[in-house]
Amino acid sequence: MNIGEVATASGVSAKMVRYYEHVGLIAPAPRTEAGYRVYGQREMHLLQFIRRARDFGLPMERIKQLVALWGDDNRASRDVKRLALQHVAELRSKVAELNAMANTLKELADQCHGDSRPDCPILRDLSGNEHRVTQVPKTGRGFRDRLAG
Amino acid sequence: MNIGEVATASGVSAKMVRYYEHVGLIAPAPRTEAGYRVYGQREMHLLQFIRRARDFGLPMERIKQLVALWGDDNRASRDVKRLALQHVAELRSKVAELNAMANTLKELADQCHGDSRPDCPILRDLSGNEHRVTQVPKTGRGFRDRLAG
DNA sequence: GATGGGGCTTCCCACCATGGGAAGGTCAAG
DNA sequence: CTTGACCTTCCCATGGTGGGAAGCCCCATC
Repeated sequence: MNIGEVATASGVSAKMVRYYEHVGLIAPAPRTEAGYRVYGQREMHLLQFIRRARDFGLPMERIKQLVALWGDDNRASRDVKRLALQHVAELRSKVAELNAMANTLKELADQCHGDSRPDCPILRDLSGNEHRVTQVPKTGRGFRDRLAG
Repeated sequence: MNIGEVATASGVSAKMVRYYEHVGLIAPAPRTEAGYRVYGQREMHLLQFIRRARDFGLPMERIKQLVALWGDDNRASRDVKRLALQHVAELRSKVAELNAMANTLKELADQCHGDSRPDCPILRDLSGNEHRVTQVPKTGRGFRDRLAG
């Protein structure tokens, strides 16, 4: 398979296939005389595997570890399970955090008239009222950064 | 206040204060003869406001709108409420999505022996078994992108 | 008055995963 | 042989943030 074929078959763009090779996530593909990358079924499956792991929201670092286990016939399922459960725990904690944000914001919105008057408790709260309804993380960085890890 | 002072007082780094000015989120600060930026209480509060909105996970685009409303004495609370509820809805849908991922991964992990044997349903599933336990989005991009979008 | 240190300025670089696009080589179908 | 689709490498942009360099400025201390 050419890179375009393996891209279509695996659902990973050709750009990303080259990128994954570049950063060492997948082994350098053998080349034809003209320099074209050549892939087989195994590489196609590996790329599908990576794409699914991405869909699960797994960070690249963890995917690297899983890829290593994937290619290792002597792996222990313990290691795989550990990585998976670690990610489950992180997802759960992010869920809790986002829920807290949503709840706080919802409560504030409920207290807002929502009419043509300018007075609004949402802006008052954002402007520095310390009587928070729900705990919001105090770190300087937004949750997206922590999600992106 | 100098930029360093307003940074400390607001909890936004000096770098980010310049960045916010650069991208038009805050108005260009007046300068001393030597070119130093000068800030007052109002700017400090605005920066606190922005930082809090970031802590809430609000995307920059929405923060821009809120900042405009914040500085507008004639604003309608309706507009603020609409933006807040919009963000609540998005947070809730992200929560649901992350929960689905966590559930699927958890179920797979539960089916994994977790011992020294190599066989593991997690890797089998990631490798292309289509009998998904829980719906996972089929888009090619991971959830982080959608979250950040 | 000179000197030193810390703060300010601008500008460039890096991150990460991804896409866009240009310039140039290759392959296959007509 | 031509044409068009595909491949190659290389550079650039994103967005929010930090790091750092080069150079200017201000204040305090000697």
